[in-house]
Amino acid sequence: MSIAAVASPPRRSVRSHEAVLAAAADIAGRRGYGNTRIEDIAAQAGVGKQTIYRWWPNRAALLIEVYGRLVPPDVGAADTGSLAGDLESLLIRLSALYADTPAGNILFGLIAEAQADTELARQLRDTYVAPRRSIVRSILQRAADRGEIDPPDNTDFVSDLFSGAVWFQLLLGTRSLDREFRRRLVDAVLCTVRSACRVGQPPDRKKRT
Amino acid sequence: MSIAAVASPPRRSVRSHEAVLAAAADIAGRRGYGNTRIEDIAAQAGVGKQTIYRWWPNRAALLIEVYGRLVPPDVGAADTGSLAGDLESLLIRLSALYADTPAGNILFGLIAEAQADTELARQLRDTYVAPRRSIVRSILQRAADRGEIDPPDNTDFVSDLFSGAVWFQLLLGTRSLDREFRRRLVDAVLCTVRSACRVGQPPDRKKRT
Amino acid sequence: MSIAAVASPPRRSVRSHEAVLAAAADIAGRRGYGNTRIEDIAAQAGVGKQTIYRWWPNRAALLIEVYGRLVPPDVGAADTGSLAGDLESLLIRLSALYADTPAGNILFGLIAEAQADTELARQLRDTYVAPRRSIVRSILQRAADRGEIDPPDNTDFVSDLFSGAVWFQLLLGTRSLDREFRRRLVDAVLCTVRSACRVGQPPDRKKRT
Amino acid sequence: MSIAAVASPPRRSVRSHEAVLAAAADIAGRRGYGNTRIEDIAAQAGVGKQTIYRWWPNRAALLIEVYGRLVPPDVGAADTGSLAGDLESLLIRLSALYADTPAGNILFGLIAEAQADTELARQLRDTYVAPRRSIVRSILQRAADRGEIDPPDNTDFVSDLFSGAVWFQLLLGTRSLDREFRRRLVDAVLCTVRSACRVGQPPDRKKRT
DNA sequence: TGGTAATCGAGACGGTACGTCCCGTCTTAAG
DNA sequence: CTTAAGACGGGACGTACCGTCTCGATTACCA
Repeated sequence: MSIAAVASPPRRSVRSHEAVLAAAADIAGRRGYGNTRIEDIAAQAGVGKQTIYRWWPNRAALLIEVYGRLVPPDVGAADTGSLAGDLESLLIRLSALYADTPAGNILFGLIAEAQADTELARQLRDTYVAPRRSIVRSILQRAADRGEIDPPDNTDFVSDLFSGAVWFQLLLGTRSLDREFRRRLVDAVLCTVRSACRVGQPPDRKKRT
Repeated sequence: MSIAAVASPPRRSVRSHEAVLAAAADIAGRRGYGNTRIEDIAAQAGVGKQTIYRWWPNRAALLIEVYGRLVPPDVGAADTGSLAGDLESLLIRLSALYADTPAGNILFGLIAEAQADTELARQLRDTYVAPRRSIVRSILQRAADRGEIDPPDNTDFVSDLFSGAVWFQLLLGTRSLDREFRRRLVDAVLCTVRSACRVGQPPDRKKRT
Repeated sequence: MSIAAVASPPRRSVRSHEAVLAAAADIAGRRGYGNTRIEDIAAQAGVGKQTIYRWWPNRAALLIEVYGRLVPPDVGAADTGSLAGDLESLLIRLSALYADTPAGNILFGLIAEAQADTELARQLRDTYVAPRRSIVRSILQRAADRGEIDPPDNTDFVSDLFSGAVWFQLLLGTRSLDREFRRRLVDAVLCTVRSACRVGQPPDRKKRT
Repeated sequence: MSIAAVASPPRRSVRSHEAVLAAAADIAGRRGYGNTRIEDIAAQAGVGKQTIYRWWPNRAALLIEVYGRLVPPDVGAADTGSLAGDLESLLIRLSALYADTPAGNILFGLIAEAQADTELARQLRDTYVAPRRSIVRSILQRAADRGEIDPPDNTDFVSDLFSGAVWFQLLLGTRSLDREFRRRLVDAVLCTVRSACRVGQPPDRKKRT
């Protein structure tokens, strides 16, 4: 990347790197994360297995990189002028991402694997949850700036509520985020945000735990 | 030989059946779904591998049965007298289920596997989603009967919103459904239910799809 | 067998016994000794596996009985009037036995198994070697009685030489005892018998061991 | 990539190859052909099972190679100056081979297996029968060159007669080729060779088939 | 411009688990 | 009490991948 990086000794083959990522994305998309074999990726990429193990410590690391490449940097960038519009826009883009690319399959395989691998879980939080929360936070911030809502104090929860609903739909529902679903989810998020603003911390509940 | 020489039904060994389920639950709990080996289950249960394969076609089928046994039939039975109380009660019971038993690990491994196995996905919807929705539906029904809310038309969505949030928290959050989280989720569900009742189908949106 | 045996308590089912032997002979004939499975015999005989294990300790014991039934009691009975004729007649009958029945396959599987099972080896000597030697002995005795030869002192060796040659031909040769082979073997036996008679113990060899 | 990118030949590990053969010989010697398990060979050789299956299609192929290594190239090489001496020498060497090494056990297991496997039978003829016949042929040839006998026309039959007798003795006899047996077998071969020379094709027999 | 050291493809290696086959024993219901 | 049926615990099979390890051959920096 930087100027000095040109001289770096680990002279990684660009073509192999790209071929591995492409093969991994293709196979994970066609067969699912669980049926994605390093041997098959290597064969399809025309690459030695060692070349994969040299640059990625395991399947999860490789597929995290694949996942990262599949998510466009601007998933949540659209400013439609209203909170509902921004959320709808985000939903539509996510819908496309999960419907048209292996991103969904990969992400879910990774999450499953992370259940028995805390390091991977941490990486996933960094790679997936944090960016998603920051997207939602900035959407809510824009809405607050517009005066649509008061600045909420539970943006992370709202983001997770949103993400959880999307997952559930993709994993066990119809696998598409249809118009009906989007309307309902946007409504739920809106009223949750407003409710939090309106009531604040209810004075009659003791906050422990 | 004789007329009544009807094929006797397969006579399954109760002790083996139970031993396999117990061993599977234990191993899945300790090592996670992905590291649960049929061979280990058989060895720990003191059973031949064939005995497992005779009664369950694959690991997923076995673990679905294990999961079913772990979920108490009354997860959502409590009638606390208020909608918020019922939801809170359900959350606490789920929290215990996922914290104290392998149910969470197993469920999530199954979901991951279901991404590449549509038959398993169908089974999971029957085993998990449908019962959960029916619990939430009856909670909302009780609330409507009490006059707390109008009868909602989106109980399935509300159930999925609720379930999705719980998952997200368990899978990528702190792995516990703490008081703060529970309060926020109950609030979100409450306002979502009321919002649906209040606004109904917004007249300015065309309802297609 | 005897009259009193009718009342014996182990009421063995004649039909099962026969069916098992028939099925074993059939399967051993079609697939070879090594591919003869107890399970298949039981299934083909319409018999429970336990019924086989109740009456025969193992596959070898069962197939020894099968072998015994396949060998007609008169393989070597013919008296053609000459030593060469008797030997030729025996060869022709053996040829038929091994060509038309599974006897050869079974015998050879048994011998192979006997290499690691001394008890089976002993049984085989009783079942196979001893009868064969006695046949050859009586053929040679008849020849001596006729005055064709002097009474030989090496009938067992001659029998084994004869049997060994037949085996070798069947196992690794063309699997048929053709006219050419028969002529050569009869000649070899004749001259071996006469040579032993003629020279007796050669005076210039010390007989030790 | 380049023109000369010829497929590199499979690079077989010498140490694994040798270790497998050694382990197979040891186990077959101790337990017999029938009780020789691929898994045990692999374990004892410190080798993965796949490494065995990569280079040998089945147990028989592996043990044929083992057998080949056990037979010294000079079993029949000795020129003692007389036909009887050469045969005696061959018998003594064979006796040692079968008494001191697993060669006998292995050979016989292979022969048994070959009864239901024609390809293996063919291999065995190439590996065992043909070399043995050529040894006997050269012994007889030397005797003819010395003028001891006329050049025989039935060397293959003589070889098989000889081999068959040895087998029979080893398989169902006392398992040792003692002095008495050797004397008798050498006598039988001598008179068979001379008889063939002396009588030629007996004129009174029609030679068909 | 040629030397050389890391990377490359290929794939053999020691392993682990798979799902299947068959062993010999045990259990059940029918006769 | 025997039988047919077949489930049982067990052990070996031959296969699929794992992640590591050799091999030459290739490549791109540096002398």
